[in-house]
Amino acid sequence: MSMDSSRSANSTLQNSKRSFNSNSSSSNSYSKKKKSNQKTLGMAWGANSLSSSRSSFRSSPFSDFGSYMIEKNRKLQNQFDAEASNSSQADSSKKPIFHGVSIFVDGFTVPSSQELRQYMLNYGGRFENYFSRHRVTHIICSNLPDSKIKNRRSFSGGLPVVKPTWVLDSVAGNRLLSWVPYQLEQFANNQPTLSAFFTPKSNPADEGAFTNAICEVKLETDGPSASNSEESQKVKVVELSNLDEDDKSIENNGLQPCPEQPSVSVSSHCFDNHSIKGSPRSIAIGPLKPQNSTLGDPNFVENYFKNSRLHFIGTWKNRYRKRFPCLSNGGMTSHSDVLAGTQKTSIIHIDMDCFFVSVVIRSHPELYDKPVAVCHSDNPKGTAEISSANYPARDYGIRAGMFVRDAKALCPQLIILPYNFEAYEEVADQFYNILHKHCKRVQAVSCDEAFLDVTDLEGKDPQLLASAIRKEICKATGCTASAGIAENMLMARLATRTAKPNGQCYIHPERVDEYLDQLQIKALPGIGHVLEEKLKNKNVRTCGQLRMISKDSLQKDFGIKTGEMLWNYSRGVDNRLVGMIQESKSVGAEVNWGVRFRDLQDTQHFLLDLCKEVSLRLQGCGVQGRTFTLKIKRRRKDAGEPVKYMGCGDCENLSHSTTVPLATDDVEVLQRITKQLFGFFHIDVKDIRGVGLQVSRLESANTARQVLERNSMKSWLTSASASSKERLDINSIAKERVGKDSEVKSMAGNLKSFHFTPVENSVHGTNNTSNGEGCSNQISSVPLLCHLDMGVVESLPSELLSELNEIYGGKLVDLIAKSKGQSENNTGYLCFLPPEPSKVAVEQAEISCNSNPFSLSGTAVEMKAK
DNA sequence: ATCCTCCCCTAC
DNA sequence: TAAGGTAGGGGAGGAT
Ligand SMILES: Nc1ccn([C@H]2C[C@H](O)[C@@H](COP(=O)(O)OP(=O)(O)OP(=O)(O)O)O2)c(=O)n1
Ligand SMILES: [Mg+2]
Ligand SMILES: [Mg+2]
Repeated sequence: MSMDSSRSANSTLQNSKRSFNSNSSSSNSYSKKKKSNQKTLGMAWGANSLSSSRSSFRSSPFSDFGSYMIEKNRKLQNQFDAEASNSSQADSSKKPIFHGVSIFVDGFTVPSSQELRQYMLNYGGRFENYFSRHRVTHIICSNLPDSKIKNRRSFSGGLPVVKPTWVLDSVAGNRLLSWVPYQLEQFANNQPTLSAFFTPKSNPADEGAFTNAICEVKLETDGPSASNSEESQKVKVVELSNLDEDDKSIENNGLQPCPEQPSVSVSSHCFDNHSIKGSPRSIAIGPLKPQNSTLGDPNFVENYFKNSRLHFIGTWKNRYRKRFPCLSNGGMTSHSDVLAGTQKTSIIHIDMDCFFVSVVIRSHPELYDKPVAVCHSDNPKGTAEISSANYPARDYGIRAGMFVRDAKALCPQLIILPYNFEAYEEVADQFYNILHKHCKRVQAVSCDEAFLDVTDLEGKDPQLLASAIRKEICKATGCTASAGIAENMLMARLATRTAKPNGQCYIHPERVDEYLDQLQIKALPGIGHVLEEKLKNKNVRTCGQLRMISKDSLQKDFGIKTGEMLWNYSRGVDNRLVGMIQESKSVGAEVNWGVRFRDLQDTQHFLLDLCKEVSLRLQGCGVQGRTFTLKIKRRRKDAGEPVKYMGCGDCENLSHSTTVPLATDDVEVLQRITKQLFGFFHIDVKDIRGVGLQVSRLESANTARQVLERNSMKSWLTSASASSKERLDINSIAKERVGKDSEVKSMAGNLKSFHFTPVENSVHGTNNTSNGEGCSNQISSVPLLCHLDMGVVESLPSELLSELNEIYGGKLVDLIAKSKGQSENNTGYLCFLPPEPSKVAVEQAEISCNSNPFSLSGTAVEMKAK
């Protein structure tokens, strides 16, 4: 079991997909203010779900352990409650300095391996892609100086945690984190809980001391599904046996009671469990259709994007491109002239302070010193995510990406305000107008953040300039910005972190080493939690330590580029140039929230909406694409309902792509390609938790049209006078596809974008459509069967062949058989059909017949009669 | 060597 | 309730 667990956890560790990092503890210490009414000194996570594992160990001979555990837990619970009330009395007379940081753990396999344990130690943020399924996690307490901790204990489900590991971790600035990893035991009502105590060393009256500080946090796990309970018992057994052996020693030390905050653990419990309460043994999901999902809302995609903050910031750059088209490409790509000279470069990085919050509270000065966050929901039990928190709120440990219920737990008086995307857009415009006014070389990073290359502005002191710009921004927008000034983009960016909030910071080139030496590697842009962890395993935590590793070694471990980046950044070296904005390389849309399908029809409807969306975006950008990638998030086998309401939970990420010969932005073509890509997944639609469509190999729409006209179907495929070069093209394209499963279908799917012209030999007549642009006229024709070049036909990939065969009513197969002189050759290509031949074949036939009966045949058409 | 696909990682 | 998107960089490993 433990082997299995750790292996799977390790692999998920590698598979991490998404991370919402809070701006982890920047080095600035904005506020040393005490929070007068922060009562909670401790944290306890309560998780509600049973879990399952992939282990083949299914039957449980230990079924009576359940009641045993429950009894034991109750007893301990009561003890704990008694003492908890005492300590809370003591607390109320103190000025607590502890600010908790909430951690979300979606559950993960029981971590018996050292590696996994290590991995857990230092993570804040969301883990669900790392640790699936089970319920081991840790507690993090910030601003809890280890020097003041006399004693630490942790409890799981009212029992002492098995072999807890306590780690002291210092973070940039003067902040200390105490990490409390633990193994969590589930207990009564499927509500595993975890608590940790910190007993102070110093005199409680001391400034900064804490009394019986208790971290109270909630453990998040993917919810239970009744079908999991069998396996979960196995987990119980394993942990229980461990517990037994640890129990005595800990009990000898004397137990402390473990206070539960019912509101906390109950909340997550209600959320995840309600659906299975009625029928604990049945497959979970009830008939209820959540209103806000693909099931409840036929207009889901549109509504979803309208409300998604990540969609807003993710699409902002394209809007910026449109608004300032002259700045977005070409012209100002670099300033190698300056580099060539001896002049020292001078870069300013500027970033709005807690942007989303600043914008919505600018007309409410009374809120400036109150903790405020922007979030869709104010529900203190909810799983809505904090988008941005102002600096007073950050003192409580509140961070972007955190669930609102955890933010509220950290700071009950936290004020939640709704989004105002229009206002963000406006302020961003003002922001960039001001930047462009002061500097020609502006590289937009995001709606609230940009680099300026002010090297050329020799007359001006960069620091004064930054100050002037910040002032102007503040005056124009009512929001503050911070700036970093340095010799390169890297250092300027780091300087901004130091400067925040509402400040600026210049890092002199000579002080770079000094600045970096103690800096945590996580602070370097490009080092996220995965790289951080890998480096930590090598005992590297600061840039100074990172510098001790040779470039060769780094490149060997992390790859050529990444290794070089690490080597350079740890030395403050950054050769990027401001203003190098290339034309976009890909356009896509994805939805990983609220995605639930009952049947294929739901799915197809959603895919169509997605295609429409992507098509519009392509047209909006004036590009067309040739490579299409469909991404699917599939619920892991043993993952229950996600912790996050309507979330995707713990998923495998799958993708298939295909490349077509001619770029397109046509929604019908997209739809067809998408349908075919979808067929590759062979997935139960009920397991789909997320879908995305991405288009790459982009060409300007204008260019694409020219190509289209030049390579009309006629000249390409059927004209007797077609040049050998053109014919070579199509041949090589066809050949390219041979044997490449994932590309095969694209040929069929893309052909609508070809320019068809009537051919004298056309069999089925013509299909002439015009979209009014003159360039996309489509006149299709299918050549007579006897005109096909069998050599080319046979070289076609199987799927294409089968689709083509549909168009010819199945006669193509016969023809091939004849041409090969083989009687039994049908099987030869039938075996290439996708694993679900019936479905796929039907669908493809539909496509061919309904949308453009001749689109496919066009390819084959050019295969002239031999 | 260079490309391609299928991912993973990162940042906002 | 709640809206976990988007795009670029890059690595592993296979095909050519
Ligand atoms: N996980 C995240 C990160 C950011 N944002 C949004 C809200 C932020 O206001 C905006 C800008 O991101 P920043 O990283 O610049 O964060 P802030 O501006 O909020 O704070 P800071 O003062 O640290 O820049 O992007 C978000 O919605 N979710
Ligand atoms: Mg900002
Ligand atoms: Mg920013």
